[in-house]
Formats: sequence, structure tokens, C-alpha cells
Amino acid sequence: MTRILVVDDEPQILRALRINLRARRYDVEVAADGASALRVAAAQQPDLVVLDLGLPDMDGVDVIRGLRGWTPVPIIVLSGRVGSGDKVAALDAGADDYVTKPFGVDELLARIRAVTRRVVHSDNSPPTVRMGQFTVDFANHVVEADDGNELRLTPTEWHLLGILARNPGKLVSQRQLLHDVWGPQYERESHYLRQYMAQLRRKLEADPARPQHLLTEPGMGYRFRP
Amino acid sequence: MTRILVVDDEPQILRALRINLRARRYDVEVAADGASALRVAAAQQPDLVVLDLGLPDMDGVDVIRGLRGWTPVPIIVLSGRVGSGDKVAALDAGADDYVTKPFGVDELLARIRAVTRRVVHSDNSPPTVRMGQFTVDFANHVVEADDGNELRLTPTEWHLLGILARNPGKLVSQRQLLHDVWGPQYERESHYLRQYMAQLRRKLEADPARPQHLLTEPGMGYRFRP
DNA sequence: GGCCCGCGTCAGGAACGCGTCAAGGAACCC
DNA sequence: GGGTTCCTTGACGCGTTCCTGACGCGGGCC
Repeated sequence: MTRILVVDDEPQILRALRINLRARRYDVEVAADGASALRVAAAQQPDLVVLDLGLPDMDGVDVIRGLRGWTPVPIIVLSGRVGSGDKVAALDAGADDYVTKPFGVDELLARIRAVTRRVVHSDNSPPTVRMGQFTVDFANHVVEADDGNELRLTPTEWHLLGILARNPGKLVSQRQLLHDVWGPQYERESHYLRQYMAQLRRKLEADPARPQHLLTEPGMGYRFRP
Repeated sequence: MTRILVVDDEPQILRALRINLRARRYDVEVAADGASALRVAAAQQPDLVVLDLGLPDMDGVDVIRGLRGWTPVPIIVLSGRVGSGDKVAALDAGADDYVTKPFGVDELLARIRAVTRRVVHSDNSPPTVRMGQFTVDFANHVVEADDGNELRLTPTEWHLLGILARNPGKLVSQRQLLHDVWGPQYERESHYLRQYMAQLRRKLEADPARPQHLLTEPGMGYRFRP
């Protein structure tokens, strides 16, 4: 199902779009200001963003730039401003389309179809996981920071992180981790786990001493929280 | 250079667009009716079509369908009709954007940039790949430097580079490379890989010791970065 | 309060993988 | 048959990764 993030500070527009989009079988997330738009986009990984330029806290163009810093997600801009300068600025910042208010819902839906049609055909969505400022792509074995830098993991680190990430939110026992990564005869070498979990935290956690994603369950195992 | 086909039956609009687009370093082809538009598109293979819906010989939506029958080329529609039904029909027929007359040239140029930007990003597996100062053409098995000189690759080098280039950005395991190039019984002869990757880097990388495109992932495999 | 266990951290040495140079041998062209 | 190109194979230095041991800390238990 296509997930759409709608960003608008006017409750009635938000409500109208949500109802209309849900009726068309879209999965709808909403945000009422720029900061939460960026936060929800990072957490929910929408397939499309419908963005009102007139937000209370940020300039809409800055929201576009904030998104474009790390994601190619299609962006359709809604705006009451009809000036050509606004359109050019938004489109050149990375927006895919620009619709001026008042707009017809039919037209917006058609533009949503036009944009998603092109992206779906071209983009093969890899199974990717967000961890703080990092995007971990297990299919391509790439860890990319939001600033564009790449982070390198060793084969053992990939193996360990992969098992945890494939069980998001679930507790994975030490025995199972040791068995899967090192082999059956290493099931009591919990030292290995401590060693490599520390390495992963150093590389991926903002504060390795207070991990937000790679959690320890004392006496039991480890847990990955997305 | 980006080639744009402009389709319009009004000579002054055609003229204005041609001048403006040429000034922006676009390669411009023109057509004054639907039939010639389809003919020129087939002959010239434009990277973008700007299409006026009000043509003398055909309905504009049929021109869109005629193009979409065989090419995914981006289409930006110009139209004097502001009705929502026309927009929806054109977009659902396969148009990427819809601009109502009168329009600002700046806005149209920004929309052209927005559409071409996305298509270039999404272009999948071209038969030719850029690597530093070289252009690698896999269809014809030719490597040409920017200064016009040609570079020769051996069959094994073509085979190896081809597999990597068909998976841009993706990590390809040593096993898979060895299996595909040398055969199943060579999956552990990683020495071959080191040997041939070094040869490819000597030929294609500006600084073979610091490769920019043919990257090693220690313990895992190799990766081609365009 | 003292003890023990589990966890996190640091530091060293061993082992492995990678890049490079070099040379022998096979296939092909003239 | 001579020469060239290409593939295969060997040996070596170096950096990284992995393994291993030691230590400090905190919580639970007696």
C-alpha cells in the first residue's frame, strides 16, 4: 500500500485530504508543522509527501531541503502563493510538483497518481532500516549517514546486525546469536557478543553508553529497536 | 545534452520556447501537430516532450497515449483548458505534469528541471556507464576516454566489469563473481578476483591505489560506484 | 556489607584478506 | 615459427579484522 505523508497546518484541509486519500486506499500519515513533518518522514518512510508551503514553524522550501538531504521521496507542494518565484524555488529545491490553492481534489489525486506511477516503476525499494542518523541497507550492504557519508561494517558486524534487524523489537537470545554468527560450538562465548555489540554501538549509536536501538536484556539477549 | 521536443501549433509560442530553451543549453526539436509530433519523437528520441493539448489534427490525450505506447519519455502538457477533467484525463493518460496557459517561462523551466531530474535519477541500467574520464559502452564493448582514445579490455575484464556495472552501488559477493565469471568450481579462487580487479583499476581508475568506482568491501566482495 | 555473576571497555597478538610484483604457460595472429 | 596477448599461478608485505585476556562497574543474592 502506498503511504502518503500530508503536511498542512490547517485542520480542515488535513481532514479533507485524509478522508479522500484513505477512501482511495492510501495509507495516510499527517503532520501539522515542518519539524514534525521531518520527524514523521524519517520514522514512517512515506512513498509520497504532500506538503503545504505555509507552515507555522519553518519555511516550506527548507522542509523540502531537509527531506532531500536523505530521501528521494516524491514531494507535491500545495501553496496559496501563485508567484512564479515561489514555484521555481520549491521545484528547484527538489519538489516534484506544485499545485496552487484552491485546488480540486480530483486534480491532486491525478497528480499523485502521475508522480507515484513514475517512481514506482523506477525505484526498487530495498529493505532498509533507520537507526538514528543512519540508514542501513541490508540488500546492498550500505550504511549511509544523513550527511551522505558512508560507514563501513565488517562481515561479522553485518551478520550480527542483520539477525537483530530482521527481528525488530523482538528479543534474540545470546545462544541464538552466537549459534547463527559463530556456529554451534560457540554458544557460550558470550564474550564475543559483548565485544561486537560494543563495536556496533560505537559505530551506529549517537551515545554508545546509552543505546537507543541496540538494547541489552541482561541475562537474556539483545533487542533491536527501530 | 538534454533533447526536448516542443509540440505546439501556435508559431509564436513555438518560437518563444525554442529561443528560451536553446538559451538554457537544451537541444530543441519542434512539431506543429500531433502526427508530426509522434513521427519526430520516434526519430529523435527526445528526453522530454512539451505538448500543447490544443492541436489541429489530433486530440492531445491521444498524442500522449501514442507516445506512451512505446516510450516512458517524460511529458509536460501545456493547455489553455483549466477544467479539472482535462487535467485528470491528461495525467492519467501518462502525462507527468500539466501547466495551464498563460504560463511563466520560469515556471515551465523549473518544471522541466524537476521532471528531468527525477528521470535521470531513476534511469535504470543504461548500456553505457561513466567512470571518471571514461565512458564504458557494454553493448558495443568499447571504452572511450574523454580525449577520444580507446581503451582495450580483455574478455575476462569485460565479463567482470559487466557484472559489477549491472549492479551499481550494490555489493556483489566474491562467490557470485567467481561463479559467474570462472564457474562454480572456482568459487574460492579469490586470488583471481584480486588479480583482475587490480587490472581493471590500473586501466580505469585515475589513482588505482585509491579507487573511486571499483570498491573493495573486505571480506565480502566488490562494489561498483558510478 | 561482602560476594559473585553478567556486562561493558580496553589493549595486545595472531590470523586472515587484500594489493602488488613477477613469471610460466596456453591460445591466437601474422 | 616467432611474437603478442591473455590466463593462470606463486610469493611477499601490509593493513585490517578477529580472537583472547584483563579490568572496572553495577545489581542481585546470601
